[in-house]
Amino acid sequence: MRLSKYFLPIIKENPKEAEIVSHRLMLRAGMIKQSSAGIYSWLPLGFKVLQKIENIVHEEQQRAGHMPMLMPTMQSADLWRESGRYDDYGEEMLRVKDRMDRDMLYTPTAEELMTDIFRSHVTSYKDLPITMYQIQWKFRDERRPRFGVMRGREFYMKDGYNFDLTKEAALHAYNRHLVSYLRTFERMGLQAIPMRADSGPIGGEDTHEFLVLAETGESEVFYDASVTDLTFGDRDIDYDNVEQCAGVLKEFTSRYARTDETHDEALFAQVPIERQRKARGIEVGQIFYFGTKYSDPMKALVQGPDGKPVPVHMGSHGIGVSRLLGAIIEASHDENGIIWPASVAPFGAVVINMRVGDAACDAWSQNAYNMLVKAGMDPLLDDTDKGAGAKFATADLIGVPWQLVVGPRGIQAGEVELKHRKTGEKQSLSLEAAVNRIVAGA
RNA sequence: CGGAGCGUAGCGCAGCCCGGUAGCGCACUACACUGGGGGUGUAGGGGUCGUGGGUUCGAAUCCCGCCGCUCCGACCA
Repeated sequence: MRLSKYFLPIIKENPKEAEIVSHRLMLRAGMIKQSSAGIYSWLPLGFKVLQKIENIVHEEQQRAGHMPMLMPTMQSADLWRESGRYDDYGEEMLRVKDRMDRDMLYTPTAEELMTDIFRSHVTSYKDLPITMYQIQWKFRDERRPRFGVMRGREFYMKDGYNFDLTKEAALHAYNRHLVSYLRTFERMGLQAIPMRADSGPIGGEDTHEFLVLAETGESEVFYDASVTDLTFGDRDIDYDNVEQCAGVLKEFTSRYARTDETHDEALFAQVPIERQRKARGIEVGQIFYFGTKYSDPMKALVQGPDGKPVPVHMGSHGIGVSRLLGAIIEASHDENGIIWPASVAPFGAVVINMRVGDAACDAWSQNAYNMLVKAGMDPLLDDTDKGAGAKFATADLIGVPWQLVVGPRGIQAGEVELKHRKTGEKQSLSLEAAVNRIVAGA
């Protein structure tokens, strides 16, 4: 992509409404534009990152054996009356009437609809287990939306639902989700710590939230500092292996880590004092086991081996896909702008042509760009007629991992300058060596 | 939902107290010079002053209503 043809409305001054760094940087980098309170348009750069994050979530869900699907944003109130949540959910649910005066709502979550799909087609225990998920826009009419995409009213969420015959089987699904979430967040360069949490209106017995530590987080958290030493890494996991998944859950949840909702001072006091930490966190995911809370009232039954109908055991699991952009930026930025982890960076590298119109610079830049395209790096070519300072500032702000600088000085020496956004490491290399370095670092 | 505040050019703001028909910086357009960290000069374009009403000879400015947005709190998969 050529920057001169891209829609990238950079803002130089800080927007006054943006209090936290991720919101400020997303606005300044031209990623989002607010449309009304808590509702945003995703401009090309923001949309590109959103899609990269979404793709990682899809890949990891399918790796764990979960099936993607898509349900509507507008739902009839009838199903929600069946579960009892039409009245329970309160003002946060956006309710509308259609032209026939029927009660409709914009989905804040989809337990009811998914349960209805399940019960319409599944009648035998032999068809279990089933886990399906979607990545779809949700709406929750927050009293006070804030912090940009971190607490929007409209937001993009992965929500998954498992259906199992027994509690044990459903708990395996729970553990499997925990494992896949650990891998998902790590792939985005985030450390998300599973913490025992409160179930809220979803209801249920077991639930963990995944928290990314950040000063601007909305949740207060208490944990044993040793949990931050745990990394999932590149483990080979068999997601059908009950013991293996349970082992990971035990490894990652046996130390003290709780949100303020479930914090227990007495238990916390047992953590060695030098490892007691009180901090703030951003919730990027949550997993629930809630048994038959929905299958009972909605009659989602299957026939067991003995021929008798039993309600299925269920859980649901969410990842705040749009919120993740904010969380990643909170975790990875500096005073000049965003520093994207390579896995979610909107472009793999930016080629900066220092002197547009100069024949040699233009030719070298185009050549560098072509080589990066051929290497699959999805580069951005800054071929704008701005001053050098503005070009560097833009490159820093949008935060792509590599800056490849083409200018007359370097060309005289037969070299380009390669700069790494995160480390600041600069080196002069031949064009081929620079491209190889970028490919190797990706 | 309680409390506080803001709405004037794309963005950030001044002007309002004390009424006389709108200004600054950035951005933008043209040209020239430039170019290794938001460069310089010259010349330009762009505003129903959120909205409706009231007071007044006259309202961005004073009064009332409404709408929108932000912040603090409470609330929140």
